[in-house]
Amino acid sequence: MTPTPPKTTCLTCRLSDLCLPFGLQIDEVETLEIIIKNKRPLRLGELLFTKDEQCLGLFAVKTGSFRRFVINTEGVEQTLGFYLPGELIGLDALFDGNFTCSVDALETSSVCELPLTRLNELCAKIPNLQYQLTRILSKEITTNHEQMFLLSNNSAKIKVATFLLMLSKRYGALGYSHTHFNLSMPRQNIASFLGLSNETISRQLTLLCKENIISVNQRAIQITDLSLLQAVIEPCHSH
Amino acid sequence: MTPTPPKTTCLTCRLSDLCLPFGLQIDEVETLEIIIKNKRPLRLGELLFTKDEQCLGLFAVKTGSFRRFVINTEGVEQTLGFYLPGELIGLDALFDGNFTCSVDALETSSVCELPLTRLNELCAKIPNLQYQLTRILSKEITTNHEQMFLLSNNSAKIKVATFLLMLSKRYGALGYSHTHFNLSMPRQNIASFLGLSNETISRQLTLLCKENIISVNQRAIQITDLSLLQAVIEPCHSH
DNA sequence: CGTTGTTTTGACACTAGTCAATGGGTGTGG
DNA sequence: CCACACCCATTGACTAGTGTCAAAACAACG
Repeated sequence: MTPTPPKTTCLTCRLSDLCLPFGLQIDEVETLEIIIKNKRPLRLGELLFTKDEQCLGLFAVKTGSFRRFVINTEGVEQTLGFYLPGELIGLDALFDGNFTCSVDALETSSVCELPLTRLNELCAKIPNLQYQLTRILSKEITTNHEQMFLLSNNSAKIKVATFLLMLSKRYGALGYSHTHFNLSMPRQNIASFLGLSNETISRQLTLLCKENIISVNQRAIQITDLSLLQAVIEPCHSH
Repeated sequence: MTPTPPKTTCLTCRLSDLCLPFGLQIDEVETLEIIIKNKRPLRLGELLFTKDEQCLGLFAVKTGSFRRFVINTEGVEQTLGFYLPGELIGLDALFDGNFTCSVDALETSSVCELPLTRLNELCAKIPNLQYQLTRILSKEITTNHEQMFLLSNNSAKIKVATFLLMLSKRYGALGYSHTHFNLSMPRQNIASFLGLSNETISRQLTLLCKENIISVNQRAIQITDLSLLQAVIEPCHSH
């Protein structure tokens, strides 16, 4: 009974400036648009792809959110990242053509698929597209470095605060409120992502509440004092 | 008094299959070679570049080793990665043209410089080169994911064992022994990289020695039982 | 041979993990 | 409409693993 999503084009998509079309001429966007395949929306928990599967295309998040994870030898899931609208999924597979992680939907979510062979053809024809893809790959590396910095350094409090600020920033860039948002993932995923236990996530959120920095109601987060939250992570910032 | 390094070309460089020329035709490699600038070797501690500096080119490690790091607001250095011969430095700067980290030499080391504007021109002309650059960017993302997995999950023992195995693999790929090698970085850098204290690094190395898995003499590491070392990290492996 | 920087070792403290129990929302079926 | 079950989140008690601080051992260097 899921309603058919409105057929948006890259030209009318409000995400296009965050996504692959950024920096392209209108006629170039129109050419890109032709190769895009719209997949049916995925529901909570449905897999977009699994690790070691052959990569036939990249995915751009249109609506909803996704989670990247791997499963270790003991069967425990390790969450490695989250994807919000406008973000590209599958960049790690460009190396040898296979996905190195699994990705599932955190809620009802939809993606645009960019078939690899056609994307490569197009990149060869449109230098701006190749350029933008390279920029996105490079940005992903920078984001990873920031995550590694966060993981290797910091206390639980700083990790949780940074996580909230990161989401705030990403939601803000999407045009949503950067002080009120709903977490689409359970505590367990945040914990795994930050290298903490879910009990610690709970406790840190409770502490931030008691300091009147945020207020939490289940998955709903409100940042009541953004500057105080930024002050929490101050000692770990690089300059 | 540093001796002038022998003027190697990409065609005769034994690293070329690990580096940017991989997959190129001979005439393509010859074209690539023209744009490469040889910089004077750097000594221990010398900076290749610093964070926020404008990126004029990428660097490929020719000899020695480098360290990527940032400095936080309290002045503490956080090591984020190491570069061995054949590896490309500066990929994070392709996003907006500025380096996001600083890089210094861990020993007397040399690099080939690839000026960005000329590299971009060449990528437009040689599809194989563009393809290889994309592959290298993607591989860097996968490597980052592995590092994030390591950092967010694991005990000090597993981190140290994984670090040793990672070096073993990289030295092996370079044609060096994968059971005997010298660490080019002090314990403090390893500690910072793994999100541990340097005392913990010492203690874990001592423990691995007592279990007859490795032997350590200052910076010299010998892996005496590779399969035991692999067994140490078994529970954290993904499948 | 002394100086300096790095590594190792020891003692202790503290953060975060584990285990267990409780609380709260949501959805289903009687 | 309510009762129950289930899942997720929270809280508490306790423990284990690392960090911190300090001192000693060691290597490199002038």
